[in-house]
Amino acid sequence: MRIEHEQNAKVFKALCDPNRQMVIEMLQDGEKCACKILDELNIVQSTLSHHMKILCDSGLVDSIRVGKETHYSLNKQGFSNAKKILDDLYSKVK
Amino acid sequence: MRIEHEQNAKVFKALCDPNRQMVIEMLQDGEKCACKILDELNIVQSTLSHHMKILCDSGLVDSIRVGKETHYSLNKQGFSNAKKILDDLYSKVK
DNA sequence: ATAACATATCGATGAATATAGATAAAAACA
DNA sequence: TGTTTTTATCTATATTCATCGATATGTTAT
Repeated sequence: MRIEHEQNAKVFKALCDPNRQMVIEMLQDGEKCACKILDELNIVQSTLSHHMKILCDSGLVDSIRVGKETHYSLNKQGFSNAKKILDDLYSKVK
Repeated sequence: MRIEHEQNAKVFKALCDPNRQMVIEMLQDGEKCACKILDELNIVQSTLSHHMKILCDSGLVDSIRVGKETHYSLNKQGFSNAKKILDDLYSKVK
């Protein structure tokens, strides 16, 4: 797998799980801690942690430690990057 | 899984396989038949057929029968739709 | 120090997916 | 009609991924 394909895949894989899509929607309201997100999903804490790692690794989500909590927020550049990937995939079409 | 999540997932799942990414890149040059695409990938014919089905179901790719060949091409609206999904996921951010 | 709370990591398991081989179906042609 | 070519479908299998329970790590408060 070419490196760019691997990178692109990271972003799109992050986007294709329904729980992760819901997390992104929740974060539209602004920064949220894991426990708040967990409240609204039917998954256990370790599963959420797994999903948040995938979202952060994709560049779509940022995390910061605030005391004993981890706060998550959407990363604007991550989404711009995702759109750029899509543009690049289509733009050259003849 | 909400219906829109399922639909979004279809598009993103289509995009996160390296072979499918390569197919999309090949189709930037214009319509191609399956056998031409197959030439450039290290997979067997049945596997390609599987991938092409996923790409068509996602709306990103169109297919038409031309004699005994199936010709594939990128669908502009499919890509616009994908970008719209990304926009909607980010646009409401405060 | 230790207890309580929040999150991350680890190991196991079931479900989804990519892959291949075999076969079927559809079209062109001898 | 039968043969060849191209693509799709079917079945089986190996890998990837989501999920959970258990445990570890890190932070705050007592």
